[in-house]
Amino acid sequence: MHEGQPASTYPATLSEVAKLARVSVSTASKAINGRGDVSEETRRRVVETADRIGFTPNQLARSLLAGRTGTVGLLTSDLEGRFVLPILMGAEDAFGAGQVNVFLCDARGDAIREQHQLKALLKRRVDGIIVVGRQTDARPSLGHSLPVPVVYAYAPSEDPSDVSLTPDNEAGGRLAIEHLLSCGRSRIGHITGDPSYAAAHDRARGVRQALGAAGLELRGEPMFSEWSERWGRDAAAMLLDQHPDVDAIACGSDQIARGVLDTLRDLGRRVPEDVAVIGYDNWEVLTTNARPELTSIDANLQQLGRESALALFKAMGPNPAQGTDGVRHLPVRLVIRGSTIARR
Amino acid sequence: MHEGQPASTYPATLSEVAKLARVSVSTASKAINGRGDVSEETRRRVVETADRIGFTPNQLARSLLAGRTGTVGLLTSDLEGRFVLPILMGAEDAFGAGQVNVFLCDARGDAIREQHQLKALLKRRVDGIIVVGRQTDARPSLGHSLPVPVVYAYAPSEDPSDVSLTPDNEAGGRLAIEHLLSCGRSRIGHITGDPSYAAAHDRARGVRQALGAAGLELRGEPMFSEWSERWGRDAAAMLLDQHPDVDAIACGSDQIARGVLDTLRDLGRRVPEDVAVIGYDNWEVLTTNARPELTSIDANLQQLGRESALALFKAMGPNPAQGTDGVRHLPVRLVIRGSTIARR
DNA sequence: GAAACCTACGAAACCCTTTTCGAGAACTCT
DNA sequence: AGAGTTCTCGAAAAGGGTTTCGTAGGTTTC
Repeated sequence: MHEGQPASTYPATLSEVAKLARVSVSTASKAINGRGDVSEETRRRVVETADRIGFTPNQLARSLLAGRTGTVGLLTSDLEGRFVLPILMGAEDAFGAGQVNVFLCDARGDAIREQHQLKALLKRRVDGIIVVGRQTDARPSLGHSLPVPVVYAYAPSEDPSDVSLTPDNEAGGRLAIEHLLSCGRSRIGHITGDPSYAAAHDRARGVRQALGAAGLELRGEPMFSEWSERWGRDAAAMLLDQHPDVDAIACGSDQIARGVLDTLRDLGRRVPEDVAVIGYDNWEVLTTNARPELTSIDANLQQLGRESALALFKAMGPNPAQGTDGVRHLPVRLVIRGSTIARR
Repeated sequence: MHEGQPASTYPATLSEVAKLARVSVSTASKAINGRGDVSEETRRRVVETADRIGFTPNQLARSLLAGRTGTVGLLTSDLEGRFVLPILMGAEDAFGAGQVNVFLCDARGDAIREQHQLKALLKRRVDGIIVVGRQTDARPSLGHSLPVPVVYAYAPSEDPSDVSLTPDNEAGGRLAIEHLLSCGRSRIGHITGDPSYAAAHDRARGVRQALGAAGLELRGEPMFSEWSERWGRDAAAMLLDQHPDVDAIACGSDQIARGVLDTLRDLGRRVPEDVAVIGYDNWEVLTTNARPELTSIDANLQQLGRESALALFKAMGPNPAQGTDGVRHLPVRLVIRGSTIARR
């Protein structure tokens, strides 16, 4: 039973190729990499031999010599969170096209574990690190004594001299309100999530700004509690009880918005005719399945991942970090669906 | 401006440590790794020096020599899919404790890209590969000519001589029905998703088996269409129209179940008193926010990830693959909530 | 005081590839 | 025919660490 390729034994080395092709190792190397002076005939012979025995250059040896590995570490504090995934995709995307591979490390939100993972990444000589947090609250810096550049995505670093990229939640809040205003609404309430999240306050601030700019005021105070449908249902009931005249509700998350929609339906209010509803996050499984489909704010997380990768690339390059430090707030995007504008 | 640690330049090498500690490289190596004969005094001096200049052993050099890198490739065909994530976590978990790091590669469901990523992983001399698919349908094998062991997770390989791990959807279908039966239900309908998915048919088969074993029949045929709330709503309306006496509905996904719940509520049927509803996947954001909370089948994906990692470990070890080939169907789990049993 | 033995350390080989530089061969030119 | 070019190729070093083996020095034993 002999298959075409040898199994369970690692690919041949360059010296084996060289021996079989009856040339020196150096010539074999040059032939395969298309460098140096090698006659066409020799090159052909070497490449043929390499193909025949399934030669795969050992990237370790190459990296050792080059001083760069072409790998980056993706250090996330919480894989479970649904925000890291699109970021991860974007980063993988931006790198993947080239020669860079990604080490994925999940620290489970544990600082000790994170230090452990960091050490492991440095031992493996990654060329750079992206740190992805689960919330937009600022997180401790990894410090500046690291031998590789670091970019913080989603959760910015507390240290302003680090490079951080995070979605612009304030602009998101404004965008939501501006959309509701442009739909002719003016009696607007705001139901949002856990007050321990910076995102909740940032978005609420944006909401207030946009209302203020239009000379309007929020109906009641922003309602904080938790990021759940249940809270959305309960809060909507309270809001409508205290302010029966609201014609729009801006929500801090799509889950909350789903709960709000439920309550409105139970109370016989039509959406969007009587009350317009807008969510946040554009979590497709929630927005496109809602009745009616839910208008929402999309944080462009995949784009954020790509930008993070690009920023890291830049920092890894020859002339790194020329004033690109600090927190960059990336623009968010409005996705309009049936919960704010009636279908024709 | 001189910080404690040198920045932007890679950690010192062993020879620098050796020079500063006035010993040879070999002695330094032995001192740091606790091997060989080194006097206590010398060891202390070397370790101290290493700490002082922030020496970090170069894993590349080590791997090159050892012939093993302590890395594995995680080749997923679709990062977006929500099933790969827990699997990935489980695998990361099982490896992370040790010295193994994970290369994450997303092939975007593209076979060409997959081959590309595979080549890259082999160049990097990973010790093994886990292939994670997005559906439970069988996928083409990567072949047996690879120099490293491969384990297929979620989507099994078409080749029965590969090692595959996938959730037992048939058992899941049975489990759902057995639970409904034990709740005293007997007039059961089945609404499920896209008929091009093996998962839909496997679960439907399990449903039929369990009903048959109890001497019962399904109310109507299993209803296939798509994995969405919308379909759940529409299908429930149809089912109740044709079989007004159903006292339980087994759903092919939590999304479908959410839609079913909506329709039941609209039609004034009480859940679970009049009709019990069970979902599938145990997607927490959907199940715990439903009214009432949704009973569901959990595929234990994180466990599946861990098992995959373990299987790979075994295959990477000294005596690999002794009859562990083939598709292993991992057990699923029932999670009971208010949609099948009334809260006290 | 010589033989036997330990201990602590260092020299060198090895892992695999790339790159530099030098050497021989073939060829051209005068 | 000798000098100068141009090609083609190989020897050797480098990259950073581990491991084997040899050796110098000191200690014990008879």
